[in-house]
Amino acid sequence: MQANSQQDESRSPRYYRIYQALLTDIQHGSLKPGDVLPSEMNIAQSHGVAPGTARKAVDMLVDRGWVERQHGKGTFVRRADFSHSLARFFRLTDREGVQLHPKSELLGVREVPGSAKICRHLEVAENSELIEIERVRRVDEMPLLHEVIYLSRARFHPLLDLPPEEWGDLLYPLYEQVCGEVVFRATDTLSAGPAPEGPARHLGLGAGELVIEITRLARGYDERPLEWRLSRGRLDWFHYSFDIR
Amino acid sequence: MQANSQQDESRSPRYYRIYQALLTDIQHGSLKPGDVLPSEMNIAQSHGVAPGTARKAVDMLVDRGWVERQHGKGTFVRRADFSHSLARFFRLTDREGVQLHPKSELLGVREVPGSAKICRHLEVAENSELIEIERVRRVDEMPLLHEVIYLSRARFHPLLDLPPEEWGDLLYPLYEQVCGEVVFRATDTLSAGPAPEGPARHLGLGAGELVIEITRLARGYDERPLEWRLSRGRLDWFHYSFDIR
DNA sequence: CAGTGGTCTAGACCACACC
DNA sequence: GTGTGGTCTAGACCACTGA
Repeated sequence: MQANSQQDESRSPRYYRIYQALLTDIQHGSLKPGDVLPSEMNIAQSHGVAPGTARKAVDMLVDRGWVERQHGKGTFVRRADFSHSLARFFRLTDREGVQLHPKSELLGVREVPGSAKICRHLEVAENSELIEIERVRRVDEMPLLHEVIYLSRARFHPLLDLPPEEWGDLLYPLYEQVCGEVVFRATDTLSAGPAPEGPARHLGLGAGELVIEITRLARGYDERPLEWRLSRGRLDWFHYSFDIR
Repeated sequence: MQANSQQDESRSPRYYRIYQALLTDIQHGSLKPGDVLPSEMNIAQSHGVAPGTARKAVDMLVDRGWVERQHGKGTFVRRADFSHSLARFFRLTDREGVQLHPKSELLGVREVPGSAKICRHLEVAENSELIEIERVRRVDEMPLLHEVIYLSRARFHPLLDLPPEEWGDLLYPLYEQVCGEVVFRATDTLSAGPAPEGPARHLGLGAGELVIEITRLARGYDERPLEWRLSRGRLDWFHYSFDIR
């Protein structure tokens, strides 16, 4: 057996091209969250490579968080789970260290013309119709965060017809069930600044008091922006820790 | 050839045991930062496994940031580089987007008895003699951070004899050159709170004004705590962004 | 040139899930 | 049982580094 020329056509390794092909399938939606990938033997045969090469391509997808292996069952496209994302920033455990889950109170759902800044973030035309969602998230009735969320009306208009009592505590499952839009990843940006009057009141603060600001741009599997949000929280609850190097 | 029983003795795979053996060498100092690892063929032979298995062990070290491969030369134990770590938190670029490097002004180096909290973080006996370093870090003369740093006197006493003009802008290279202590990784924790009078003055603020607080616990290759520091910075310079999922 | 890591092959057997 | 992923072998050739 000879390892026949790894560099036929393109300059990249075979496993990398297979990785890209699978990733494209995921990003274009032919492989949806929850779907099973072809088996590694299958991938190897259909690409005409040895099993080890196909495996390495799948390894890359696993390392980068696109798929999950399940021994004996198969490899599946991951569904993102942001339900604990707030715990990154706030002390959300009770005295026994048990994880607490914030409740959401919906303050309003409005159709608004998009500002230049938000439209740019969402990569839609300026003044596009957007949906603005305002809510407060509480733990044990203590207000933790005030959030303003913007979505493209074109993609998310079914939310406008949803009665308030059907909005749960988490938006992303709603996006998926009601609008068929799936959030895969997000970029959070932390900053701090004075709170405008409305948000301050909901947080039990005076206007202009300093709050932590978390802006988030959430994206789908195809990397297109789906949601932009600005969350404001009390500094005295805030806390974030992570490793470097 | 048969794949003869992967599970002789312990239950873990061979590549994992090789990974652990190499990691132990790094953490115990028989492999120091900058040292070259044995070649993959070498590792394979000395552990009596196929090259691919040895390679997988090295892959794990690479993935976890312990070593770096250099094609054609070898695999080397990494030396951590924290010189850009502040850029994670503060806008440290000029108008052209060029990276700026903060200057450090040494305010004081003192021998102090360790408080209970700090001794616990450093994992030394309560009331152990510590070294306290106070400094201000500036960009373009603008004060960015006020820092208080604690080190074990037993390990770092050579710093006490170092004249102020020989302290550069970065402490970690100093630790290595003067004390032989190498920082490999650190945990940063973000919070916010009112600034005491001293730090506030150095930041150009009034006492009690809110500042961002970054506490850091830095560790060596053997995971033992080397340094604990509390940095306070102006909220209006603060900014942090990262991806989730 | 020899030595290193980078890619790849074509198999093997094991452990787990499901029928 | 079959089919999946998990580990492992014993080689091959390629690309890069440095003497």
